[in-house]
Amino acid sequence: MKNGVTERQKELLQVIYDFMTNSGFPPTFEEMRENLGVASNQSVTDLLEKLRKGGCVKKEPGARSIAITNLGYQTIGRPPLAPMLGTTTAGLPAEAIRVSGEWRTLSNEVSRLVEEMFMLKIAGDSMVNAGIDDGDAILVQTKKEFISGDIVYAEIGDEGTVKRFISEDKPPYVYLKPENPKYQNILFTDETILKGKVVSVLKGSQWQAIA
Amino acid sequence: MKNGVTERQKELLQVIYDFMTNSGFPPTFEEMRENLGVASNQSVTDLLEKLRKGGCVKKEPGARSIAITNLGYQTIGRPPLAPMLGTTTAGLPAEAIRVSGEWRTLSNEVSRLVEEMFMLKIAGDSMVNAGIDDGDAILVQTKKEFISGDIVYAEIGDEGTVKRFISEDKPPYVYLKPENPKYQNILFTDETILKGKVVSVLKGSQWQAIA
DNA sequence: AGTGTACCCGACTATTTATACAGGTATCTA
DNA sequence: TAGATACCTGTATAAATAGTCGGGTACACT
Repeated sequence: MKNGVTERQKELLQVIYDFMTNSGFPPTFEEMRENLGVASNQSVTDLLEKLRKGGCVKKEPGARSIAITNLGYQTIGRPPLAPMLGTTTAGLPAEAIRVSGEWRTLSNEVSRLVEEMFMLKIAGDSMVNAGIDDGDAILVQTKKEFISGDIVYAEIGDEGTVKRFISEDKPPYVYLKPENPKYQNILFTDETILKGKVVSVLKGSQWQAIA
Repeated sequence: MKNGVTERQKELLQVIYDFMTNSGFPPTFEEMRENLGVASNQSVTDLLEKLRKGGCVKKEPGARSIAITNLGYQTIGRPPLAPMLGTTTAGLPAEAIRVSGEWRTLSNEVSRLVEEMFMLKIAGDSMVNAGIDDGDAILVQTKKEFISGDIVYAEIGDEGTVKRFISEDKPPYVYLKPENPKYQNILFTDETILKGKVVSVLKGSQWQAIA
């Protein structure tokens, strides 16, 4: 294995993850040594250095100063976190989305940002029948392929919107469908770009932005 | 202030939270001392002991061995985490929900459990038009009051289900409405208990249970 | 006036913890 | 077969860090 993370390194990563899950803080070398089942903490030093070089953990000098990076979480298949980009509309596509400085967190690990995901605040009611209400936030995973039925975030020209993506073999074939009957379907044009799939909906009252 | 957490203690709690957010691991006494703006680490020791007695932090001997408890997160207004209770059905109310040992995490902080929330896996398709599909998980906040339109988790006798709660001034007045037209509304009976409101939907592929 | 409490200072010590040193074995590859 | 690499052992030492001692101030309450 030339460029990847070895099994043993993954095991250490998992040990660190498990310890943090149970304790809320990172393990010492001694604790890692024990949970990994080796006799010398030099073994841990070696493996940890590999993980550090591989970008899976960050390490600062001092006791218990390990943090798992985004890549590290991916390596052991843990969910990532997303930055809050701005506010979109679930009604008629009217407002453009632009990046804002605001962040949302599902936890205290802002560092677990991945480029492939972002979060948006919802304004409007066109997706209210899809469980997405005004004031909610959505987590969007950028994708290149979509299947009919996906709830997507799309940009039409300069405007962003959230709709259900429908592709079927009868007219109108391919379109964006609001889940609120008071809005109409939106047919695809040259300007319609599907940016990503909505993978999570956070109801407004339950989540707070970090100042 | 007899029984509560003082402002100064909250400030320390916030310092710890901020540090963990930025670093991924807890601060040392020295780092807390500095960020709190005091000259002696004894000041930190005192405040931290108060927080510990107040149940806002857990502390183990050794370096950087502090973890913020659920109560602590609440104290500074951060979102909580929920335990995974079991699997429910979004179809006909057919399967009972019972506690299982499985946990879900939005992060690595299982300790941030709050009694007032729990998480369920969805089985069935009766809420598919509400953006909740088979295999998703939902975050439920237990409540005593509901307003029409809330997506709720209800128990009917021994069975659990997820539906939209509707209360209106025309027949059938109060009922549970599946968002999938192939299922019928469920009228309230003596056995219908609304357990809580669905505050978040996690699409199945994005989140993993901890083994 | 006395007592308790929250918060603070400064210096010292004990302990935890990381890190360095000096190797060994097995596996793969040139 | 020599060299590189991943992983490991065991011991020692340096550094980081927590914890302790002995106070002080201000404020509220009785």
